[in-house]
Amino acid sequence: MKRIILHLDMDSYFASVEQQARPLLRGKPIGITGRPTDRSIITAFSREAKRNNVQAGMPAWEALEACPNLILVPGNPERYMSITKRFVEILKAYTSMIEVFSVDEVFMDVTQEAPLRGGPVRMAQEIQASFRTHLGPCITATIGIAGNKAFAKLIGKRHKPNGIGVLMPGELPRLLDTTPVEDLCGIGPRIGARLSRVGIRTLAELGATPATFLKREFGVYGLWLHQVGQGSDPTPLLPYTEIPAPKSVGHSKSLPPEMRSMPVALCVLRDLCDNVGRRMRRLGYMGRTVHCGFRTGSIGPHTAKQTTLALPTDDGEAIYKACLIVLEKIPVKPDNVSNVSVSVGKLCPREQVSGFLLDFDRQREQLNHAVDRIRDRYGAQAIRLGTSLLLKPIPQHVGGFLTPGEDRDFS
DNA sequence: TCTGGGGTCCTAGGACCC
DNA sequence: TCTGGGGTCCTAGGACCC
Repeated sequence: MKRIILHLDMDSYFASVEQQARPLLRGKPIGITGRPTDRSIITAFSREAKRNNVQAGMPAWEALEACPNLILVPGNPERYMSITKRFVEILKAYTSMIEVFSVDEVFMDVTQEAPLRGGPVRMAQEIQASFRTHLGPCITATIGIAGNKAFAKLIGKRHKPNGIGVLMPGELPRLLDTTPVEDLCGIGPRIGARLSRVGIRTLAELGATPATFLKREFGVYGLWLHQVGQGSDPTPLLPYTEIPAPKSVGHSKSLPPEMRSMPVALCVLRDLCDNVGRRMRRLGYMGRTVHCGFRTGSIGPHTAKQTTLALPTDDGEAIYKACLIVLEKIPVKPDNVSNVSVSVGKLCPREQVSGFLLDFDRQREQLNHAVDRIRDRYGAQAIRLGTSLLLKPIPQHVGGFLTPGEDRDFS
């Protein structure tokens, strides 16, 4: 039976959520930033800002040049996550085959359910109406409908915002002929450039290229390219009920120019290791490989190395010590560190390995859990590492930023 | 002023073991 | 004594996604 796949993509998600929560922001150009400084970048923006040429990935100062009345709003990840949970709950009324692809995108397999609800378009209209009722008028979604994931996403993208795009079987040849390969989710700038060099610019040209050639050039990925070039994508949905275990837990941090020295970078790294450990404990995982990396200069390459521990850990101190071992492998210009990162991989559930811990590790474990409890109750700043007190606060940029205002509940 | 921060998957070479 | 094949683990790097 041919599948019916819906791809649902929230429109200007973070900005829409902020406009829904704060009526004063509605109808205005707003940009969501990572942190309140004009060196931050714009991670999302409202459609009013888009009309003023604000683009994704712009530094805040550049966005303010393009759109002087832009209101910068520091992002609120917990708020976005909670709305995501709410819209996924709404979608469960339509099918249980829902893949939560990211905080603002889901795939749904409605092959069974759509015929019982008057077809997939009718279903998509009902979903949009239900969002209006339960999430508010600012939070809208665009829905793409096709026989597989790749093309549901592709067709939806062409009907933003708040639209419904359907790929009818008869329209496939023309779509393949007219779609540049870079429009497909999965083909980034590097692969796009490599395809272009061998004369492949459209999906149809990709489909006409022998699978053996694509396999030789791109490995197993080449076989998938050949299939989407012919309009098919057998990738199955990964339902939310079968969420795979995390494979790694990590943090990274960019440093402003005045903080780019090795001693500062090590203090930041120590904090990051602590946060990674805390997240691992919260998730109930311990890990054995520690990856640590640095970027030097504003556009320098990111160099990362790794080491493997004899026993898994979830302790920030142990992760930091492993990082110091890793760092000996990396030649870093001491005064030009612009970004540090740490992540822990080879994860396993803590109950599987806690029996192997040494007495020393058990003492650390008790200490960590005590600190976790205090932070859960009184906030992350209630207990801080001595090293993190050496860090100066990140400079704040006042003009253009939203002052803390009244947040209204959703209704 | 000159780009965040969180991830996943694939490939390939080398070491080591049976 | 010499050689082969298969498998796993570790490490580094590249590419992609939102």
